[in-house]
Amino acid sequence: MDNHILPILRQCPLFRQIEPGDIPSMLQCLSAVKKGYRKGETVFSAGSAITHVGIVLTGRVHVEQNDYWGNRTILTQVGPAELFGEAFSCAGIEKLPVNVYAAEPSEILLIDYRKIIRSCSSACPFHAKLIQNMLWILAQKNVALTQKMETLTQRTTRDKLLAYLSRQAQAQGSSQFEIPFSRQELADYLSVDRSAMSSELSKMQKEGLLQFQKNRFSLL
Amino acid sequence: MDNHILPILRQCPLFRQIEPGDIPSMLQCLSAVKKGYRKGETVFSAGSAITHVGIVLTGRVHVEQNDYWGNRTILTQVGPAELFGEAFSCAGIEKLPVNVYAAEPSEILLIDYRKIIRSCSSACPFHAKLIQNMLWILAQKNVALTQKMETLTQRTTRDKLLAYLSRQAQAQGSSQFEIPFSRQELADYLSVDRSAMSSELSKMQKEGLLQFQKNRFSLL
DNA sequence: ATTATTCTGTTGTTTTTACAACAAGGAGAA
DNA sequence: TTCTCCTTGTTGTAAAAACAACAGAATAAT
Repeated sequence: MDNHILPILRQCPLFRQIEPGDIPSMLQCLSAVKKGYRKGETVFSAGSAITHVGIVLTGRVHVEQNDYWGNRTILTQVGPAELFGEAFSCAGIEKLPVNVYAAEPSEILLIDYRKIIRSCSSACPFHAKLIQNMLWILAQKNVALTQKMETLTQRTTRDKLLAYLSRQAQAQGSSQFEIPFSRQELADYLSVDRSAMSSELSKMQKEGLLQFQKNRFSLL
Repeated sequence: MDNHILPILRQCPLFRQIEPGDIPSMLQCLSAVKKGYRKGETVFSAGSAITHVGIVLTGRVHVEQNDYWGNRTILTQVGPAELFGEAFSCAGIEKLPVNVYAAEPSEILLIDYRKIIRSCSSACPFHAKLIQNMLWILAQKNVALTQKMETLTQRTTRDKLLAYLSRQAQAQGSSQFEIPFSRQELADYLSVDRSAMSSELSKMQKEGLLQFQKNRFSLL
């Protein structure tokens, strides 16, 4: 396993409060495998069995849902040192209900989920910590989903935008910030029409509510 | 602790794969407390510190979110043997971002969250199982939130209704089923206008898509 | 039984969105 | 550079939702 991934894994919540020096041997124990993906390439596809958890090393992936009628929604974006797929594996879902694909060229670390929650042997002291960390990660995701719901429950496109943008400002600690989505992606994330959203953004800029150039926004 | 609650707790996912006979002593160990609530009474209120997890014994509670502008949204309904509040306690959220109130007269079992995840002593063999169960519960909630998102991302009221109703039918294993919401509650759950929703339901009935009387629906 | 209150359905008006079609700008490839 | 493709903004139209106001039904209270 390359050494350049260790600094990333130290940031990963799965390895929280674990000695960085212990990580390499844990990766062995977990049979972790690194894989590279091109932009747009599928990491997990809907309908398939889910046995692995992914950790983004570089790049970013999107978790998307496609409903009956082919409407696509971006559920979450996952960036470096973050996990994806853990909820579905842990809940024992047999068929994955979502697609995961690389939003840009990405390196992903894949870990068999069962190796995380089942002790490899009673002598391995790491698993207790791993499970505790997994508990925290799942709870955090839960809270994040609840927060996303706050934007989705807004009735108008404008209110959805404001809810999303003000959360981004809060999360990045500044009224100036960059968003990790293109316009189409943002529309898919907020479940609104792209052109209507674009026009609403222009209106809001004219009204002096905010400013933007490309992906850089500032709230006023 | 009354005996009539034991059959309920046996169904509770927190005590999954735990000998029913062991539950009473575990409740002692967890310092579980039973409380009664009248209809509409607050169980947890937004802004307060969250230290306890709730288990519904009888009745049902609603978890609701109130945004800046006073719009109310019902995030989830929690029925007998189900937990609530576990994500926020586990994620270490200091101030609760939601309200929890009894939707009807309810009995709730309150458990200090820290007693669940921290071993009372290394001799207590139950905690490992409790933590495993908590992992599963959090993952399940995650999946449930993802599913709810599928209804919220529908653009039209009709599609939201169809997404919700067909999931209910699926969950209850029959095209005839009862929903646990009044019209106003359902509208708050789906984030739509009540009167528009009511009128849409009537239209759908006229078109032969479904039938309903009070809370009993059947999809056709 | 009677009254009051809540719940549900209905209708009309205004606002907002989705949809479609198009033009300008930018990025990347040949 | 030139060409192509992709992204973004713009505008007009049709569809849908939000809102408001009201009437009848169901429920609870006296």
